[in-house]
Amino acid sequence: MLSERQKRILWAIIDDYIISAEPVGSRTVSKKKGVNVSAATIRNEMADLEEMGFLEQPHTSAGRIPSQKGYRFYVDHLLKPYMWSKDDLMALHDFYAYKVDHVEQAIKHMNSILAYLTNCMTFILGPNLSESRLKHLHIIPLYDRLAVSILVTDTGHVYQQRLLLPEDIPWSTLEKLVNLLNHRLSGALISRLDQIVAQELTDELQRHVDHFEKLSDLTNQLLHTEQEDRVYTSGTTRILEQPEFRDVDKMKSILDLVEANDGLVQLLKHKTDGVQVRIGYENDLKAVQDCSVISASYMINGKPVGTIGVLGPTRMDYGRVIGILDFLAKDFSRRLSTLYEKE
Amino acid sequence: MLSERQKRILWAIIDDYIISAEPVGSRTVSKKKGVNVSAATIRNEMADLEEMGFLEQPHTSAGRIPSQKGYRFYVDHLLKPYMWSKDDLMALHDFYAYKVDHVEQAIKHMNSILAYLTNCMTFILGPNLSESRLKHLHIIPLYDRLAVSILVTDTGHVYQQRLLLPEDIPWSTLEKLVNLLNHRLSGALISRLDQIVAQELTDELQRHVDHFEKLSDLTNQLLHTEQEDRVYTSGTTRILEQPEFRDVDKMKSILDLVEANDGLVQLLKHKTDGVQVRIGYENDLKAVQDCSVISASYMINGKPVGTIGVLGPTRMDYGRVIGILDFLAKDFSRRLSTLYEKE
DNA sequence: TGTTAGCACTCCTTATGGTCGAGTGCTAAA
DNA sequence: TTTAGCACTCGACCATAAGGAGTGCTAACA
Repeated sequence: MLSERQKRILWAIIDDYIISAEPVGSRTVSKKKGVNVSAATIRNEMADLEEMGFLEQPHTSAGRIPSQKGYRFYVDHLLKPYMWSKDDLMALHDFYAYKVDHVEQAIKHMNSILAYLTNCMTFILGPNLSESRLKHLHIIPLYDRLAVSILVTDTGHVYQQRLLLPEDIPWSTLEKLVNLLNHRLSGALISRLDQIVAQELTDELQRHVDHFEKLSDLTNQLLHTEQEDRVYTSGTTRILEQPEFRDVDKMKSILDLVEANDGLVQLLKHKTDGVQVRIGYENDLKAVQDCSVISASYMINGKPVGTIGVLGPTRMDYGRVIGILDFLAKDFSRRLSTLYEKE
Repeated sequence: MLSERQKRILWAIIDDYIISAEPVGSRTVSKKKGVNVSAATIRNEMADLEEMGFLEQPHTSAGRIPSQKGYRFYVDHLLKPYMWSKDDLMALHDFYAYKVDHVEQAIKHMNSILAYLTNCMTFILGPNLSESRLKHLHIIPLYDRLAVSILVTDTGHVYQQRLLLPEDIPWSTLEKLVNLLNHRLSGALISRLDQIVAQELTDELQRHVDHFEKLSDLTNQLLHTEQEDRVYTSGTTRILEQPEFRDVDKMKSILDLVEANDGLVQLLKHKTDGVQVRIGYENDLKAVQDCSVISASYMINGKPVGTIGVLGPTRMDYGRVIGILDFLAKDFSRRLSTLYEKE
């Protein structure tokens, strides 16, 4: 294990490197307060820390930079709780001055404040409501064979869909179908609706609804709640201000990731509670193995439904970003919950 | 005006530069077929072309590159109709193999094929349906005070909205309101609905609908068809493969533009019919004054409703991109029109 | 008069070598 | 165990030189 002094030195190096982005030399460390030993002693300790894998040396006569293992140790053991600065609080205050009145707007708004505060690329994985339950299903004829179906969940979310009705089916039959579905499926998980129909209701529907064979496609459509995982991003260009991203090829691989929605979803799907930090190789995706991804879940009515996260260089102000993300994710949950209630 | 030989030389230089991205020397031009004069003669002609502003010289002993004026002349007078290559046709064929069943999917799909074919950044400005007309308005109560309104246009588009109903208003009153609105507004331009209400219907509504003062907010909401101009982009990273975009700062200014949706909308709004080419300074936006933007309108049922375009370096294969865009915009119109009919 | 070969000249690109300085590792003394 | 001292390493920076692509000009030629 590391001695107290080694911890202090490691902390000092990372703390300096996070700001300067330059290898940190022994003299610089010795001048930091809390470290009251000479540069030579630091050099010995730094050699030890390097041997243990916490530090790296870009070349023989350069200072040291933290390794990914170093960052991991820093995050796990050396982090101090983040203190909001006056500027941050001001920005936050301005942020709250805006009223948002629907979910998408709230997401975009949250994204931009997060990007502003962290100076990183930020992501919000849109709410996935497949865990909510069916409240009611409606079908409304419009004209000709055009109709609209409306599916309402217990969370107050409304899915709407245009439908093309099959020919030669009287309206009363359709009403009967919808009534039956409502009766049987009310309260069921919306992600399982089609399964339930296939496994439990087909017989019943065939018995009670005329020409059900012509209506099974329509039934599937009615119950299909297309829930593509949508990722909102912001701050793409902020990352370009970081010296480690001034390389076009590196940037390209990250932008490729952003454009391929799936990749992002994979990157952000996030199981644990609270704030999760993934440093470098801890990420599965190759393109971000020299980046860090910090993420947190947000909830609607107590259920985790989405993720909010940032991507930045491994040289990231972890304390700050973790603190901000923790606060904003909780706050976002509150705001969304009220939005879903009120709307 | 330019002599035939000068045109041929200008054409040869641009044609070469589009591929090589390197200044073109007199020897290179003299070797091109169709130009049967010596390098020395070419040099004289190039000096003339430079004096006239069609060519530029990066430095004294370098070859020539086309100026923006040169590109403009090339596009206006020297372009040959684009011949689809076998590879392109293959890609197009694969593209058509996929079935799309709603508009957003069609847009994304079109975007990616366009990016693939042109190797540029591509944009599609989502359909703006404010020129369509109201067909019918519905309101459906869900539970508590939650309801859904449905607004159908003559183009078959459906707007849906969640509503929070005011307290103490009986359902029959709401029905009356909606009936009246339907009766009076059917066939009106949806972009003008609220105006018409304000200017012509307020009195009537007040006379026939009880407690209309409590319902005027709701009325506005009912008729509000939030139609944010949404821009879909693709191929952001393809542009990074072009040597002129290997500069991080340049890239940043373009990405900033993409992130600020409004900028893009401004860039793409497009009045003329057919394919429009804007080279360098012909663009209003500073960030793209060393790029070219090529765009075309697409239609739904004969009305232009949106724009599809590409952004790339001024050194762009204009013939190819114009040809592709012309074809795809027309094709996209056809596909969307059938989608809106069938759906 | 228009075209072409020849040639000096320009200026970018790349390679080379040298200096400077930050920072190290080692040694010896406190 | 800590510290001062010192030789050493290596990248960053700069100046200079060589190489080459391409020009502009001149003079000769059809």
